[in-house]
Amino acid sequence: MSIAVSIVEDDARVRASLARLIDGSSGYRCVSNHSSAEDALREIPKFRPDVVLMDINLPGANGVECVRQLKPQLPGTQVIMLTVYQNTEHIFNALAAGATGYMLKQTPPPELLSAIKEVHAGGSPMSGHIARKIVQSFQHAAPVSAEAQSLSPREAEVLELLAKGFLYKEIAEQMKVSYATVHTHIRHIYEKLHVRSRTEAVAKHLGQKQPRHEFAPRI
Amino acid sequence: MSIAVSIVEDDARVRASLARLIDGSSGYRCVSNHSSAEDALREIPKFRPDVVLMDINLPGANGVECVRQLKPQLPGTQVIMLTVYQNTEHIFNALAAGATGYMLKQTPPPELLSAIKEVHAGGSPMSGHIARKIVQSFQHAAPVSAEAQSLSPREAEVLELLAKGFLYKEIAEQMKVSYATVHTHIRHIYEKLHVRSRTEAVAKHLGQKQPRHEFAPRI
DNA sequence: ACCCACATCCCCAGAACTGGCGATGGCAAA
DNA sequence: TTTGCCATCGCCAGTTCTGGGGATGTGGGT
Repeated sequence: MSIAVSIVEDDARVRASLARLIDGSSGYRCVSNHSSAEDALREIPKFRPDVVLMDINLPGANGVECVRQLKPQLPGTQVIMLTVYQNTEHIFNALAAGATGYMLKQTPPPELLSAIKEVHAGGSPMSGHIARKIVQSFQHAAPVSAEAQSLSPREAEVLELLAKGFLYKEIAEQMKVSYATVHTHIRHIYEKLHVRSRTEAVAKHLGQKQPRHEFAPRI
Repeated sequence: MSIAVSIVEDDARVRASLARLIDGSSGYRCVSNHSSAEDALREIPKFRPDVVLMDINLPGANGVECVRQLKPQLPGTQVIMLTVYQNTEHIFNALAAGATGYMLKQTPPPELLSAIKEVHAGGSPMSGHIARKIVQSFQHAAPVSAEAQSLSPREAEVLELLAKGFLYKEIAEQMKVSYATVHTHIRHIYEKLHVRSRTEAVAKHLGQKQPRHEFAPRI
């Protein structure tokens, strides 16, 4: 069975040429196309396409918002953003809204077709530089500090449990050591991390483990 | 100029066949190969390859650690993890450590070659399902829990300070209220969040702000 | 052989936290 | 107006942490 594709794109010429590309390729069929987010939201659920190609820059509501509202209705449908925007803001917002692929409009037709195939097969096609930007968002992750490194294995284990809110005696039980030992480990952890309380230690610990995507839009 | 590739892989047969693949393809050359992280760390900087193919499962130190130490020395070198591990833990750690690509070992040779080319061209090649997992990490948009929502403004303020490790009395000073008030706020916070200690509350709080590995940008 | 980090255990005292019991006033919704 | 939440304040008892002081034994280096 061919892959059913819907197109959301306001430029009529681009829309038509995309439709032609898809309908003209075996294994693909274009089931609908839409020139606005409103139309897409109203019509696409009826067609239940496998894949949606979505422009970001639409008149009225934008494509990202459109994806956000469409996706819950069609969880099985994969959305590929197809746009000229390369800035991280747009990329991350689109992915967070539920898009699974992100291709630039300059993508040559054969690659676009294989992107459609790929997203349908469970992948996440992205143009090269887009992928790189996404990967980089993981790299500003807090480098495990020298401080944290210096924790002994046992100490790290204690800190892990500390972070989960266990009491000293609960930690002692779980680690099968005495309360006194836990106490000693914790004193050493505090010294090494230069903190004076459990909470500071945990904050430091979580701050390392849970790097934040620096783009994360503030509420 | 062909792309210079180094290989880090403990299995001699796999290593040899990768080297053969690379050296046998025009546009690529294998400049070195290494069977351990230690060897790789010592030798690779001398070769300054364009791309490193790195196994995760190495004897002694693991590949992720190896990338973490190698990358600062060779910022221009792109590392592709080449592994059997598909779990998010490994993927995210590898990317955070500085890898720019993540391919499964089952990848067919032609795709591996184009992955090398892609990473060298500024992209981030990833096996389909890997890419999807990465994208999904953006999608579990932290549905700011009802619990956290129910905190009153003042309580949220206290929690914020609590998370920074301040003592009750320090919080009292900063908020210009009495110790007793802070105490009351905190009791309410605990009730609402269903926790029994400062640390649990903070963990919950940080867990929302900086969601775990399935990190999610908040919208 | 010596030192050092690690892991394990112990005691103690003071500080900080937790969780009850209150109370007052304001403000907003039912 | 009554009910509810919020913010503010208080007391008290018990528990838990924090930070000192030890101690022992193991194992790796020098």
